[in-house]
Amino acid sequence: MTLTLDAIAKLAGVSRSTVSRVINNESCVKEATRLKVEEVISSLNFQPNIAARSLAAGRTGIIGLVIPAGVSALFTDPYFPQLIQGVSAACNANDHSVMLWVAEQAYEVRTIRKILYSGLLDGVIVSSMLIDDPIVRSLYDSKMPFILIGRHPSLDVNYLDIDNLSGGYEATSHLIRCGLKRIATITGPQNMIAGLDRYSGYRKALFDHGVETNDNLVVESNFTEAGGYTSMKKLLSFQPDGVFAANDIMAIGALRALRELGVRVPEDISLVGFDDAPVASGVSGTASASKPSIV
Amino acid sequence: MTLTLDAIAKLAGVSRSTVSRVINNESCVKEATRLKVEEVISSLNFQPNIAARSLAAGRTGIIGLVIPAGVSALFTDPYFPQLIQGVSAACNANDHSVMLWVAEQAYEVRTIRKILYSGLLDGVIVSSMLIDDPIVRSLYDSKMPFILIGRHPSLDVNYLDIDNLSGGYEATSHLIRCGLKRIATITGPQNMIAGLDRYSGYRKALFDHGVETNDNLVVESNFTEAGGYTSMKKLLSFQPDGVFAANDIMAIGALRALRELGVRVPEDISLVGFDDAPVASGVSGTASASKPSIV
DNA sequence: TAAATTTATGGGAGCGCTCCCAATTATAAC
DNA sequence: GTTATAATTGGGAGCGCTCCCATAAATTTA
Repeated sequence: MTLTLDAIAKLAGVSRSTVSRVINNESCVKEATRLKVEEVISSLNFQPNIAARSLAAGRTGIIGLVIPAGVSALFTDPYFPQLIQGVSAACNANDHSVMLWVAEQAYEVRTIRKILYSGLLDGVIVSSMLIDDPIVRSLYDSKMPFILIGRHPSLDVNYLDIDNLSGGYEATSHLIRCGLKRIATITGPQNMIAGLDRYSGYRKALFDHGVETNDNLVVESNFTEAGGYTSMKKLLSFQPDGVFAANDIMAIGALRALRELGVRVPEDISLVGFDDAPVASGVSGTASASKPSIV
Repeated sequence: MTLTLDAIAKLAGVSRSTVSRVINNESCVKEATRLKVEEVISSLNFQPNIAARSLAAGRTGIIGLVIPAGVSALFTDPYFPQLIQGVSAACNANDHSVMLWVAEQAYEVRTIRKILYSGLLDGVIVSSMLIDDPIVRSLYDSKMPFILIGRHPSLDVNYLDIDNLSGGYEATSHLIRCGLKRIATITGPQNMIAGLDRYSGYRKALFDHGVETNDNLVVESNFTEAGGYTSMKKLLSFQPDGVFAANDIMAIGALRALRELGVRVPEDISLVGFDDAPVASGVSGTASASKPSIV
């Protein structure tokens, strides 16, 4: 037999309404009554039924966190665990819960519908940074409150992002100021806004400093260590003297490639990363900051 | 105005009960009726309210996934993203949802109570591998169905685990068969069952092969890359000729330390890891398998 | 054709809570 | 002491669904 408000009420000698008031910390409850009720509640380990509360109140206290399954970096980039941990901590601190939606790349209609219309969620945080992600459009069309992590290229929605463009610009400018001439870049996926923006920053920096662009010095990769490694090897035949890797993980991969081939860093090639991955600080020869990390 | 079963029923010219039957895929619905109802449902994008369903039916279709926040490897070990992804995929495939609980190290009573008694969850998966984790005891005392990832040292509960002891045993035996004499180990935290068991396997292997143990050759670490790096440096002064690292991430850290100091692997020191981290396969000089990975 | 059986369908009850309004009690003002 | 006011408390209604039982329709059997 499960406990209910009525059961607690009877035991405390008050009404269901009063117990509800105590639980929801409403005013207008005499101190003595409150204490009596609280005592019964804690002695029985009572916890109000969330479904019933949701049904009656129209909100659940649950925040959805949508993460795309398709991104290969999911397993290697510490970004995701950090994101999850951060969201969780904030929700816990505010007496909310996190519902995780690791969504298949092509969200099925059913999934999106469930997220939006089942009444399960009070709001949604979307960390998909894919351009034209279908869920963004769906959220936009619904009345569900939501926020994007990473700006949206076209829709006017709430988002939270770092300045990827400036970051890419600064990182590249730094290499230019170092007097380097053949500055390459290992970009992120160009269907992700972060990949796009950091690359734009790179190009803008070259342009502003009057450095000619060279398509051979641009390799699109996928934000993974392995991607950085492979891309670096590709780049080497075009003899860059500096490389801007669009995230730290790829910078680490690139560094591995360079070491393997006996290329000295930073003597032969300078390497700049991006992000503030915990891993980076452990890799000797790599500095890391929330700004571009420079070797 | 939100859609309800009754609204759908009216539009389809049937009763609420019939709509419910269609949604829950029950038999005893005439094919024509079913089609009519399904058409209305999909044309309106109707999704039944989960709270109401939970309240009426007594189950929610939500599985809780409890992960400890305190483990330092959370951000670096790809184990967690993989776990999350796997659980999510299985839940999605079975029309369930995942609720994530990144629990503070000392779970507050409130959190545990909420997990257990709010009626929000149908069952719980606990990936805390800390020995004597309080939540295990609480789950054990409740009627909530749950399963542990990683065996429990004392309680008789359902769990899922790999054979850490045999793994450690095999890894170490391999090194012994290679003719090595001074076999060190970098263990996982000894308050985690995996750390404990792999270390036990190491010791059993030494014992069975008549190799003397040497406390100087044992360093307790924390399953992180940085931990492996530091531990390897500590070990070097005691001149091991083989090292069993209790996971691949630490093996990678150890490898980095060795390279930095110019120690050749495997000529000077042999290195064996454990796990099947995606990262491992990318690191040259490291083989990886679900069994111990050997260099 | 009638009765017995199976298949479909409808509607009441109730899950445990919040919200609202009414009733009661305590306190202040006259 | 009495009325006005504020502080408490109680209970009804209802959130949207599932479950159960009763009824209606279709099918089978005698």
